[in-house]
Amino acid sequence: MTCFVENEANIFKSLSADELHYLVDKKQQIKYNVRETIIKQNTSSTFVICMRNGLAKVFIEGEKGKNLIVKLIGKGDFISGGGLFNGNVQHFTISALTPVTCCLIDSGKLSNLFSENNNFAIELLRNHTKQNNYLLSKMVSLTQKYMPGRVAETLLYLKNDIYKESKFTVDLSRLELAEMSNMTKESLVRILQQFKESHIIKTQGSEIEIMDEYSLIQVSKNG
Amino acid sequence: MTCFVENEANIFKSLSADELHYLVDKKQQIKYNVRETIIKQNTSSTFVICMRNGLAKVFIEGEKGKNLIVKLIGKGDFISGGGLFNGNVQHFTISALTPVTCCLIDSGKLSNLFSENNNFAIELLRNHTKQNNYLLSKMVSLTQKYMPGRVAETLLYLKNDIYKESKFTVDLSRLELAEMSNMTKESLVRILQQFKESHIIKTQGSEIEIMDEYSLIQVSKNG
DNA sequence: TAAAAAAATTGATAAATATCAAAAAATTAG
DNA sequence: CTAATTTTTTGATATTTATCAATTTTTTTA
Repeated sequence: MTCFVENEANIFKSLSADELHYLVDKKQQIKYNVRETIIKQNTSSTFVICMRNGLAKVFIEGEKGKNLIVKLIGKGDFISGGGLFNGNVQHFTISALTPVTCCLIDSGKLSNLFSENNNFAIELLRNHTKQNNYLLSKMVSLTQKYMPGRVAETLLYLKNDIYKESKFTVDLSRLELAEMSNMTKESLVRILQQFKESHIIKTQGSEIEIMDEYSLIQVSKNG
Repeated sequence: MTCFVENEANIFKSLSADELHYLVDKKQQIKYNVRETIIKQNTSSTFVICMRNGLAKVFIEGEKGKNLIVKLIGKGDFISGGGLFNGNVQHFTISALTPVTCCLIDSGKLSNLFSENNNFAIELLRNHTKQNNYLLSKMVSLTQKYMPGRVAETLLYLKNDIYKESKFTVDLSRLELAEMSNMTKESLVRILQQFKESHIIKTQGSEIEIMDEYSLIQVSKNG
């Protein structure tokens, strides 16, 4: 089942081949172009998403057109839009940063598997618990850290969780990086500039290289 | 089973009397005094909590001694400390604002019920989904609203979700109200003062009365 | 109940961050 | 490939919010 990556974090690892088949109808593997919306906040839908390929941003559309990017999702990530077993209304928007292929899984099918496969329910709960903990720590850093600390965190997140290289080409604009770090694009640019002057990073357009990760970690712990 | 309130939000509503009995050993109903810690962040424990009586604060202990109160929990509320099916490490601290009685339920027992009771797993997931959505909206208001909007939100939360009266005696200090609203205690006091001058609220010590709820809602929507 | 400690309030000032405007650079469209 | 549009960057300034210090009020303790 090509949609499902083999890794420990994958919630589908507890399912048998038959059960996976039941979940995913091949025809529901959908492609999205860059900037297309995959899930739209405040609309109703009954599917959950498993990313097969590409990168997407998960964000909340706040008031006054201000977005808050909560996290990025890529290959193998599973996400429900906040409506799972809870009225089907999506609580955030997901849109493609690169071309995306993903599976849309009907959420009703999930619960049908619970009785035959106890572990699957546990995996789903674990997934939600992790998401919860992630949101808590994100909330703390967005509210208790100064701007340089938040930008450092964003850069480390991109390096460690998304691109897994010290040098990477971001698929996000400066505005989007700002929306991840809870500040204006102007402030983000100025802080990147500071980091460059301190030789912590190098940038050239959308290419970012982390030169001095140790310092970046220190800054992210809030200097 | 006295611990479980009859209300729609209760995750235990799907359990039979026998199943409830299995979950809760009467001897595990514990009492806590004001200011006592019920769950401590970063420690390991395998129980989840169902509140029987009293009021407690759920908060994250950030860096530099700065706390962020995420929410309050009272009668009938169920909460796991962020370690559920996820390593048992607690991701936040819960402490009593008033004398508290609660049940400590061993988390291992939860999963044992999944196979016999499909709906119970769904209820747990719904609970987590809701918590998730709550955190998302809290995150947005903490980051995108000015201080008066955040204080207005805190006051409305206390009125609508906790005390259910327009006039109430808060069990939180001014510092704790500030920790709920992500600001310093001085700022909180000043904003309460502004609200008093605009005749939106009246206060006398820890007694707060909401006089003009409409205005408060307007402010919370960010003026 | 008086003294001590803690919490709440007020004022003055400093620091962090946003806004607005303009210029430079990069992308996109024709 | 060039003009038009969008994005990024820089600078000057305004706003929001925190900090520090002092005072008043409330609560706790002996």
